[in-house]
Amino acid sequence: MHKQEVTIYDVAREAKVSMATVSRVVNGNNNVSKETRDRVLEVIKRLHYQPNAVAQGLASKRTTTVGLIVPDLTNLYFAELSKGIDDIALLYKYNIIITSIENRLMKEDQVIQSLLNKQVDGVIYMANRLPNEAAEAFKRTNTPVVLAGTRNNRDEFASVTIDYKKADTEALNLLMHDGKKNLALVVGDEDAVVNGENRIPAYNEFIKENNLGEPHVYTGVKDYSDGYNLYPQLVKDGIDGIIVTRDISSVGILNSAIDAGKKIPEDLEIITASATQLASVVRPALTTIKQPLYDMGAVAMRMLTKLMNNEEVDETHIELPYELVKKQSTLNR
Amino acid sequence: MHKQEVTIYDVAREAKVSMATVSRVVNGNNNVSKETRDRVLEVIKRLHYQPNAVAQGLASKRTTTVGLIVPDLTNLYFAELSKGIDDIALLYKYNIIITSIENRLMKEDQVIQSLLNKQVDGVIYMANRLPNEAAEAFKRTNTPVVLAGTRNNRDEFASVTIDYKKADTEALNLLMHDGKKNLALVVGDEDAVVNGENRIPAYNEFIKENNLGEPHVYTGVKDYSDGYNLYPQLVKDGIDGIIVTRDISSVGILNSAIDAGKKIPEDLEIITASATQLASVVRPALTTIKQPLYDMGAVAMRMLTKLMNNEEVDETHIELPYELVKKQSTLNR
DNA sequence: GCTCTAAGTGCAAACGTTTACATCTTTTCT
DNA sequence: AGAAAAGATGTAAACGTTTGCACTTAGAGC
Repeated sequence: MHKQEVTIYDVAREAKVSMATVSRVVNGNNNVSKETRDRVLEVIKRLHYQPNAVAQGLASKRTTTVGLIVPDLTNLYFAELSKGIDDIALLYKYNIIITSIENRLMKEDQVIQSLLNKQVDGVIYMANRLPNEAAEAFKRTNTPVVLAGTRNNRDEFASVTIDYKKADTEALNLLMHDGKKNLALVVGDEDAVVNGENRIPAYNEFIKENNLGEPHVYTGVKDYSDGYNLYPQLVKDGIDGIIVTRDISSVGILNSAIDAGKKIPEDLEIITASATQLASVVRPALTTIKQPLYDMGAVAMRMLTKLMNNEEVDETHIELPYELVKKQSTLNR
Repeated sequence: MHKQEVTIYDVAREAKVSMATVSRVVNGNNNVSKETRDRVLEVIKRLHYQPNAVAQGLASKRTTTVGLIVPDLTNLYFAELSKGIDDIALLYKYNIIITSIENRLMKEDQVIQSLLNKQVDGVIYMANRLPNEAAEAFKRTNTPVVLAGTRNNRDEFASVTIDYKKADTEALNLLMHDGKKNLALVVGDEDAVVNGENRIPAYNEFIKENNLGEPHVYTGVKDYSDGYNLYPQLVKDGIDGIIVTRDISSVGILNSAIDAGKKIPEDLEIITASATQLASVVRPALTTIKQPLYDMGAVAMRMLTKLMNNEEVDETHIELPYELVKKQSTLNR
């Protein structure tokens, strides 16, 4: 990068005002007379002046940039959340620095630290767990954080989610009322807070309360082939109804069953807990717990803008409504 | 944001050296004695000092940040490209500012300008067209640009692609040799350079050279429902083999055909030109022109790092190998 | 006509780094 | 032993803004 070609100084000189006045014009401060403003604007246009956001950031201590921490860019669940975030960010003129943390070249807290060093004004966090070092770094720099589609162990940070327990219970009820006796839960990360503190407990309670025998929780089922390969085990365990947290895994299970000549939903009912494009595009289409992903992202970002402006936020743990959408992977009745 | 709690000054004072020395330690400059270095490092650790990247950016004129311009975050094609970019960016310690431009709140060149104002060291551009104002802004600020998975009308900018013409011709050949007589091309954006200058001409030439009658190019087929709704028209036009640029549209067509009781590939052969997860997950799985999306992203980012360092770049228009992967949506022979 | 207020503007000090240059030591070479 | 080279450190000027404060001017109120 070279030295900047045209700076606020050049504009000031050309418009015969001080740089302070140019700055005021640029920032829409109204303590500038109409004539001066017009003259400055004309010069800005003529010289193609564009303010240097880095210098602005240093001087004003606001970068109008937010950090986005996401496990995996190619996971549609996060992509749809991100889209909601992105739209609201654009509306409020924030830029987004995105970092995915599934890549293990760097540890989570290093990634976060590098984001904080960039002086982001706030962070939206979508990963499963928030390491302690990271939480401390956030507090130390006083950077607001909102968790989107995930939750912190001790609810220390603002969050936007759905009511996972209620959703899962409702889904399990659906399976039970369809006459299924052997219900299982298939999750990706066992140590994800949402799973560990919401989904798995909700499942266990449900099984116990309804005397459905031994609980079956399958963990570490993260992608298509994990799901595909899990299916034989499900058969062996006599499972006839499942809730799967990741829809790519659901599809793996679905295809595995079909390839084995089984009937969905007759032999196995499947409900997927994250309804992306994928779930509605496969055949049979998957019955889903439909999370309002776009809205969750949008609400999270909107909340973050408030936190960044030190505005009052009435509720920092927002639960958005979900919907249980029946498609073809459960019996239609 | 508050004033930074601990700065390079504090470290300097505490370690009894000048800030220049601290800076040298931080930046790994080796003109520092072992003892001094250790002392400084100890203080850095003790005070939790973290360099302010904004100040670094202003002083050094390098932000170690690159801009990523993408039409739509939830399109797996771009997500997979982005993943390749992201991994290499991490490797070279660049952060990524991502901006999607499908949202029409802001015009393309405004988005780009806002990125340039942030003083990104380089840009990877994945959108279909590069407006002139944007091209000029890039040149004015001397910011290197690499196009990934797309191309500029006049090849003014570095790019990483596959050989679209060759790939499409090969795919059309496959359809023709399967005995299909009425081949069509289904594209999203007609004015995308890749379509306008590569795919459509390749298709038209092929039809002409092989005396396959009237060409059928369907444009503006961008999403699932566009594809779904297009199918009846294909039937009406007697189409029996298609190449579809977007795989989400392919899936729409596929499902529409199946819902209409047709057989794929017997009644209609489908080849999709962007092989994401989606194409392999539906049944029948789609035959694809498999672009090495991850690698394309990675190569683009690697090239950008060279351009940003003013290193020699031997070839600025890289074509990576593709693969025609036969699955179930074409006849198996 | 005089004081007071407000609007419009400029001055200059921040913001937290990097880096060219200068200075002082120490080592190496003859 | 003396000169030259190399190594270690410090000084201070950038980088391009924002912003608190001070100043000027002009109109309002009396």
